[in-house]
Amino acid sequence: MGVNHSSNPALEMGRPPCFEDGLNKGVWTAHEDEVLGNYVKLHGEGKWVNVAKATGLKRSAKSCRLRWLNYLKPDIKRGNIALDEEDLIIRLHRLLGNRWSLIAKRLPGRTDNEIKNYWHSTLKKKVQESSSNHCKSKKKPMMEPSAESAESLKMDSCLSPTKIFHAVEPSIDGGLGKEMVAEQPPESGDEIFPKNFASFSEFDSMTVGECGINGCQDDPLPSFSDLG
DNA sequence: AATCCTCACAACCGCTTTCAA
DNA sequence: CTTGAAAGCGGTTGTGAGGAT
Repeated sequence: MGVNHSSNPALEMGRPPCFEDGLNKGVWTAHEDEVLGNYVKLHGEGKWVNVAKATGLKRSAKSCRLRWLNYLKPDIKRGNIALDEEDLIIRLHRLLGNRWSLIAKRLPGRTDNEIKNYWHSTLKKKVQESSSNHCKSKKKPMMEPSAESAESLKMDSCLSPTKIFHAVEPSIDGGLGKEMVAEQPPESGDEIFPKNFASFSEFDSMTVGECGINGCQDDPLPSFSDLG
């Protein structure tokens, strides 16, 4: 399904431009992109309300932020998700569920929106197919990866997304992860596992081992300690 | 050739979290 | 400590492209 991103994808896909409540909605034009890009390069990210006002763009702050983060930012790479990236997304999704922003942080140049779209359009089916083939003989029915993760990670008040991120941080490499581990080491003293667990390894075995995070015990994810 | 269906993707919406006053 | 604004996040929608019938 090739979408030509080299011309102006905004004009070829997405919602039609419309003007409502004094604000433009829908696809961004090349001119709007240019104005926004120039402003952010000059003044930096953040203060999106100011961006919208100062540039004269009839766009909401949210819309400006989204456009910059997902498309205009210089280090964004679009399309052609490699196999190793795909594999990493699948593994991270098993661990984290639908926490796209956390997953995206492990894939340099990829945005949460892109990963989310890719998951829903492509990977979800792949994972479902492979897991149904793989687990046909298992007694335990497969769950949706996100539901499974939430279930096995005991997503309650004691385990915030941030904490999960820190727990995963040192262990995922998958080829891409090694450089990222060095890039953002967990802060010392930061709480990296829930208080209920006495140690990192206990949390590790609880989430990855005993609970069977991926539902297929014969195809387990590597544990934190294995990957470390 | 026309119509329908599915896919891929951009962007919006609403909720939650963070942070400054 | 409270509150309101801004930022961040995930879910969902709407659209065009292309394949199938």
